[in-house]
Amino acid sequence: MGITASSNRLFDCASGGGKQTPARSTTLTYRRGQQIYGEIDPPDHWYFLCSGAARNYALLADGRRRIVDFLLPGDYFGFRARYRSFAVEAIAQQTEVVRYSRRSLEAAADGDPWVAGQVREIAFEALARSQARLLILGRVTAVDKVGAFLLEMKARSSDADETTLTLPMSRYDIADYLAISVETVSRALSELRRLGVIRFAKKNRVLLLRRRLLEDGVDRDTKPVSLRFEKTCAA
Amino acid sequence: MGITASSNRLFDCASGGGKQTPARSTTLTYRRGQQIYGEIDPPDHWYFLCSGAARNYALLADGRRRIVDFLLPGDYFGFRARYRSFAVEAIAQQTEVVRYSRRSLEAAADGDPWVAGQVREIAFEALARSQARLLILGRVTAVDKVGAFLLEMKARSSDADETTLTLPMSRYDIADYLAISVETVSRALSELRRLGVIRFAKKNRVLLLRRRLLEDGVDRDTKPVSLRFEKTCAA
DNA sequence: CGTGGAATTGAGCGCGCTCAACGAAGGTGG
DNA sequence: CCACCTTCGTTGAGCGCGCTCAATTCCACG
Repeated sequence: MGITASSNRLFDCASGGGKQTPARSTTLTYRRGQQIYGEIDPPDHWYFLCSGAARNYALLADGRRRIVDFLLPGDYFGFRARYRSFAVEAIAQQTEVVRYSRRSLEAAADGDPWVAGQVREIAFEALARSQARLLILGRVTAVDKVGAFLLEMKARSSDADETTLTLPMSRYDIADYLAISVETVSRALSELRRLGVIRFAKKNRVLLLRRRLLEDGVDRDTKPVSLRFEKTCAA
Repeated sequence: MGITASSNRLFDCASGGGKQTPARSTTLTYRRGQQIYGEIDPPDHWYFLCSGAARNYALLADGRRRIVDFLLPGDYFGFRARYRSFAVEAIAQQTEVVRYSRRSLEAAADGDPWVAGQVREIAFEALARSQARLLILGRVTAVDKVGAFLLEMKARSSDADETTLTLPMSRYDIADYLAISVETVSRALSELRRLGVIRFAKKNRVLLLRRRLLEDGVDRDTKPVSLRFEKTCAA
């Protein structure tokens, strides 16, 4: 919960030149469910998430919600093209973000090529994340999708422990992220637990026991460790 | 076929400053199926597609292919983060791309803030495209996915006509793009034709007859115009 | 301790995948 | 020019996975 990312803040203290004006920034704190910006808000701010978590989502015509990105400590967000925009809401009870005026940040980038290069890297990183997610969504079965999701979250999480993974989002959020139903998410997690791939410490703390299986694609030919054994074990 | 985009080439002739070195560029022509760059190639070039079309894809562990982006005239591609990379192949018989050395292009961006800003815009544009595609993949039914795909292609196509859409890619490419099977793509297109939403001029030329239906989501409550009538009409 | 949302599990059904066959289109070599 | 072949595109039959509806349990609130 208390994971923060006060490092990595590129824009306040830019590099060598010294001629640039540091971008003006404001630190804001949101509670669970609060909106950081809306779909129709003009894209005149960029954001950096320090602690907590947030969801980047869109509401579809049929009322469904589609989450296109989870924002975790260390992530930048808010840079949007004009024609398509999303909204961002805090997930964690205590979500801290640094807000930059887009104008002043672009001025900083114009004044310092190093800052501009960092912005490029951030954008390319976000693009790579988005395209990697396309691969996850393209997985065939729900177990594969959820497994790949756990790996992605583990790769992005700040948990030091090799096997521990803390999920800041609800099952509903996971469902809207993977474009499957809540029930299927729950069933897939139970299936992974039954297969001995994961174990739950708490509701939202997962232990990755057999990571290799997740990476290779669980569905391929994974058999439960022992059907009789796991039943006695689960009790 | 002969659609080109020789405009919009930002990097050869940069703006006001004059101090920047124009990026070195090479124009290359590829035939259908030829690889422009591979998954393991170092990301030391950026590209601009002038004419034709290309697919940006990854091969999954199970042998499936996942297309994460179609490149059309006017699109830039090749900027990749390190940890995840894809390959790009030409689709059209005659695909022309301009290749820039990454080093010289970044030098040009460092020397000219306007160029750097354009690169930012291009990256944000690509990100928005990718996230919009996540929404398409999140659609429920195959008809909805294919319908949304047609709209996306129409929005990006160079066809001047309001209703005409030329698809440069095969059904297999569409299937790998939407993460559904070829047969389902074919069935969905036939269904849309049956509903009177589209019509085929040739195999790859589509007329969007009732665009509103596509935008609202075809599945909602669309009935065929007339079941008896369409059967006689199809003949 | 009571309450309401979150999470899990079950039953039944429909959509999309798989396997299969066939037709159409384009390319090659004789 | 035609015969041949490969690849692409379409359509059908059957089945399995995930969605929907529903009930129950779990947990975090006040």
